[in-house]
Amino acid sequence: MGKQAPQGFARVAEDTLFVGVHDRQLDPKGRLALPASFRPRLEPRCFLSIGRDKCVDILTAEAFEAAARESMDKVRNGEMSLNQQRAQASNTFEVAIDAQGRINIEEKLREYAGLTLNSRVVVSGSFDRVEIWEPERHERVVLMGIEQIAGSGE
Amino acid sequence: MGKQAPQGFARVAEDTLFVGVHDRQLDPKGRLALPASFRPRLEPRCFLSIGRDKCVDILTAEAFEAAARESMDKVRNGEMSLNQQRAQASNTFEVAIDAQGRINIEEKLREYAGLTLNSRVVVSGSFDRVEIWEPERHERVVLMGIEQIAGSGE
DNA sequence: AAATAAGTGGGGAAAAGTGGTGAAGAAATA
DNA sequence: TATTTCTTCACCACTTTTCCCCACTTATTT
Repeated sequence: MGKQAPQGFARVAEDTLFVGVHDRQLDPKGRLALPASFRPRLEPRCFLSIGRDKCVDILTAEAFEAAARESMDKVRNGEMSLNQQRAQASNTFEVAIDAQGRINIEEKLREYAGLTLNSRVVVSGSFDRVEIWEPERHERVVLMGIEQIAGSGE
Repeated sequence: MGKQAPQGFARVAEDTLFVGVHDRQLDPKGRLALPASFRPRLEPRCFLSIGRDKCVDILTAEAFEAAARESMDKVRNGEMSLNQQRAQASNTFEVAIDAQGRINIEEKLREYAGLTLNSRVVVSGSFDRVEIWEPERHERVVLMGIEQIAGSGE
């Protein structure tokens, strides 16, 4: 197959950073088909976790390990509470990617991000990570971001 | 997946991080089925101990040894009382994992963590160890952590 | 418009979780 | 000391859930 740059985003960045938004259907079993362009960096397994502002983060194995070590260090230094580490660890799930490029999203994570079975979700590149959003919530945060960019210039 | 942790002095095993929450039934005999994904790192035997904030810790043999050495050092440095060491040692139990992947939780530990026979418990990964919780207590602790992580409004 | 790749849904096989039963060992009592 | 009783541990079997594979639909490219 040919390399495909979704929505006309730069091919160069695509190899290292996650960009672009993708609408997807969350099937009745809680499965989500990853955008094909994201798969190579996430296979064969990746980590799902609670993200900021109520979304679900998808992390590469490398990014997860780095984040986990950082958390453990912070707990040791007293910069982070043990409960935060517990919340992070217990809301992180190692998931495999199936032959169709799909992952399973645990009920806990769906609940946290307001994702419902059998409905649309937004899969959004966010440079170093991928985020899964409930569509309306995603639209809201993006709008807020746009307003902040526009407002900062006046 | 789980490679063997290198021998030596790593405070935290690098490739063996426990993540995810799992609901389990504590059967009438005090048996608990470990999450299948945790077993390879805990077999053939592991150590149970009293954990912080009234939970039960499950430690790999390697992690237990490291923790024991750390305690002995702290006692030597005066950072920990001998009575604390005694309490820790006398409340640690080496347990075997049966053919069904289950462990036995001693009455002492159940009492400490508020676990009752024939009821639900939460088995939770916490990166370098596994914790067993009374469900309501766990929910409380994790919610506190999530609020600190999610932070932002809504 | 055809062909190819991506996304979606469902069914079957395998594994995980749970409860129960029986055997073996320890303790207690006569 | 022998017998009984209680406890503990290990094995066995059933139920439920999960995962994997196959097939269909939709979208995109040439």
